[in-house]
Amino acid sequence: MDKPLNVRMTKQRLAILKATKSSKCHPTANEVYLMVRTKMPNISLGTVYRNLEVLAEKGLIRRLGPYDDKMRFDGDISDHHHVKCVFCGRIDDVELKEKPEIEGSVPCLPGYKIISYGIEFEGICPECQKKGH
Amino acid sequence: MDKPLNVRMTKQRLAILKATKSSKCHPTANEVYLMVRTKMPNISLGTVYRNLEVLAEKGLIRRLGPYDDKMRFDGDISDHHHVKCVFCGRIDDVELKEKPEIEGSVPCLPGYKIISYGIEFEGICPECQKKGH
DNA sequence: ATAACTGCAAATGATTTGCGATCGG
DNA sequence: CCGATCGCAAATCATTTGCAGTTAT
Repeated sequence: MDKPLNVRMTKQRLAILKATKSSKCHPTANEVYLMVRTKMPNISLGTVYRNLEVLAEKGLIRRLGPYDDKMRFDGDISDHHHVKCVFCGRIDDVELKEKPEIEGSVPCLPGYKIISYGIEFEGICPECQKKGH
Repeated sequence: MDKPLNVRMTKQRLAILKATKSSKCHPTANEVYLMVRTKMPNISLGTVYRNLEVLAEKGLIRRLGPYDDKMRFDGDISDHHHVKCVFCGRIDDVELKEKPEIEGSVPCLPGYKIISYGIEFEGICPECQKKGH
């Protein structure tokens, strides 16, 4: 009833998708905006927000967080988790050696049907460790 | 330099702590405000925010989320996780039968020193299942 | 042709903050 | 006493939205 029936590939949407896919730092909406703006100076921040929403809805990118009040986006759709550095705030990827046995160890849910779960890590990044943290 | 040296137990702070502890629904700041207001009609929302911050900092309560743009608070400090119903948005507790083997299966961190991790579940609550979801 | 999309600018809404008055230790 | 805290109101800031003009299909 409320989703668009046809999704069009506008040049703005394509640019936003490519910028997000090419970024390795899990950008915020504003960071995507700044990236796209270098090639398309008239694009508006509202358009970036609307397209990131559509692209995430279509499964072409992933929404992360919010971290520190800001939503982030990831062009990498593969199954992986994330760590946030508590000092500098950067987000990095985490590949688990083996999928932890979550399903089997969740019997105490109060009648919920589980759809998904995510593991969020917090830690200190290599750079901040060097700086004495 | 920036944390208060002495923490005073004002009647507002105590009321906020008790309200949060007695609530079983992981209230938002505004919900805590409404609860406390019934006993202390002149309390301000700003005071609630400031005190929830202090109480969480001191480890007397836990900050959750944000879920749907709103931070939530939990008077239960014990080690447990949470499920969010994707339809009605309520948050329930999850007790894992056994602590999943996370530590041993995280070798691929890019040099991070891990401080903590959390598991966030999404699912459909019993009530929403009954309603056909 | 026409519904989806855009840029712009204003609105929203949770949270934060400055300030002068008040209170706890 | 005096610095921590309060109530109030205004400010902040990420995100959303209304609208009139534009574009993809």
